[in-house]
Amino acid sequence: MAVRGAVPEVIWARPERTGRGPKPAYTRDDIAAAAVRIADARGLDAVSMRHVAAELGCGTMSLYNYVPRKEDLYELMVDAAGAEHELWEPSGDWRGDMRRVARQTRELMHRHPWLPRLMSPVYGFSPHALRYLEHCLACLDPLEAAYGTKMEFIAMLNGMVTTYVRNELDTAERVRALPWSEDEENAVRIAHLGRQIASGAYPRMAAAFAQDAGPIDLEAVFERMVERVLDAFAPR
Amino acid sequence: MAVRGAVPEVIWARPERTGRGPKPAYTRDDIAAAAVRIADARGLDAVSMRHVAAELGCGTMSLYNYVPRKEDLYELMVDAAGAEHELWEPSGDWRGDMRRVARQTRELMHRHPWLPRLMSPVYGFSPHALRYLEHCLACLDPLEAAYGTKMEFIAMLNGMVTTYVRNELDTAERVRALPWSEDEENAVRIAHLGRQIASGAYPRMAAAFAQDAGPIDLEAVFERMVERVLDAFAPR
DNA sequence: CCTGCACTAAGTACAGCGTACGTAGTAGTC
DNA sequence: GACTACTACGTACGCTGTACTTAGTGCAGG
Repeated sequence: MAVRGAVPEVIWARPERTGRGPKPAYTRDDIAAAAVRIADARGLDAVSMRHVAAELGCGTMSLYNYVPRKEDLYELMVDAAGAEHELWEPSGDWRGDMRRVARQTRELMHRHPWLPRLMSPVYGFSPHALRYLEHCLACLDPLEAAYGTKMEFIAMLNGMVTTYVRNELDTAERVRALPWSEDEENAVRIAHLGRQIASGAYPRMAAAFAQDAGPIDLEAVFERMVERVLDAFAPR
Repeated sequence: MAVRGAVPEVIWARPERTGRGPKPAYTRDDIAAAAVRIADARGLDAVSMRHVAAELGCGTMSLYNYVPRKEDLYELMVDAAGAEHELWEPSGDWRGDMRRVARQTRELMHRHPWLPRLMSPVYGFSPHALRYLEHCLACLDPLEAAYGTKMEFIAMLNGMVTTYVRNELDTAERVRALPWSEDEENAVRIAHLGRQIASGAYPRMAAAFAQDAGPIDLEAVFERMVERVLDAFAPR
């Protein structure tokens, strides 16, 4: 009998092909693409082993020959999305390059709204994640700082972008599991907030909302946030 | 027959007691505390309606009289954790106060390792979240800036702390679902990373790891990150 | 060449989940 | 005291991840 189930190993260290037996019907990329397709179309919660298998056109349990655990499927998805990162020759202007990195990451996450929810440091070992990290370091070559500082820079910028976009998209992703619509959800929450503010218990928040009435320009806020992170690591 | 299931309303707007019928056996706090106890002891994934009901000593479906949806249970948990935030009289030194806020939030998340995973802007309307936000604004009174800027400051600091602690604790929370131990997981991932670095495909990362050999001082990194955020919002 | 074995593929089954629904019992109101 | 809104709880359904079994395929060694 073959070794079954999960053994402690990273999916990337698992050889895709072992040489013996019939040729696998699908590649790892096929599986990742199918999962990404489902997540894009029907939300992350629709990504189940059964649905991915159905999308591929194979039996549910056959998937386990390629992906030992559901968790590994997520890891494949994150890496597949990471493949969409466009890498360029660093321009010599590290601020401009990093700004471009941040914007691109945000766009990527808008294209795949499930991505922020899956973002985790433990997926930072995937092939495309490593390529991406190396590219960021290359963009930071003109910056005079220790590698440790640069790593912290990249981590902070990435973290800020992820957190920001997550906040942008959170309700949109969550709302798929709600028994009512996103508009209803927002209306209900805003009405509740309004009642709380009006209670007078939170004077500064009341002032804040009075001062900044009207819709928020998410683009402008994002750009300001990125600039602040860049400032935080620029030599004084 | 009573109105059943979920209607579009925030849990906080739902009255805890309506007057008619038998007295409810549990308060909302009881339920939140039970869920938090389970999450602390056995991880977030152990927080199921069945387990929480069992912890309370009631039938599973009775829970739905108090908590219309699982999601609302999470919201109660986040608010219950937020109740542990200690609020103080602002000192007049906004940097000192915000540093203290950041450290306290981190400690809170270390006490409840499931908290970062549940952190979401949509939970920012809970009573203790509002209190916390008002307190942060009070701490920022000495800072000369528009309320909009202060809100962005608070969001960025909170986001940074959440992301950081999430990265600290992520594997620890995830590992409960893994079929092997955290040590094995780490060993496997580090071995893989080492192999990739050694391949020569990532020269800057190799240099970075060569330069910063040895364990990372998580406390020091955290303090540096906080300081950078404070710097980013300090007047020049 | 053939035999054997390592692998893939697929089906069945199980424990656990969130929760819709029906029923029984309780306590405040008229 | 009757009505009625409410609480409490059991059953049941469709979904999940995945352990295990069986059948079939194709490369490797003799």
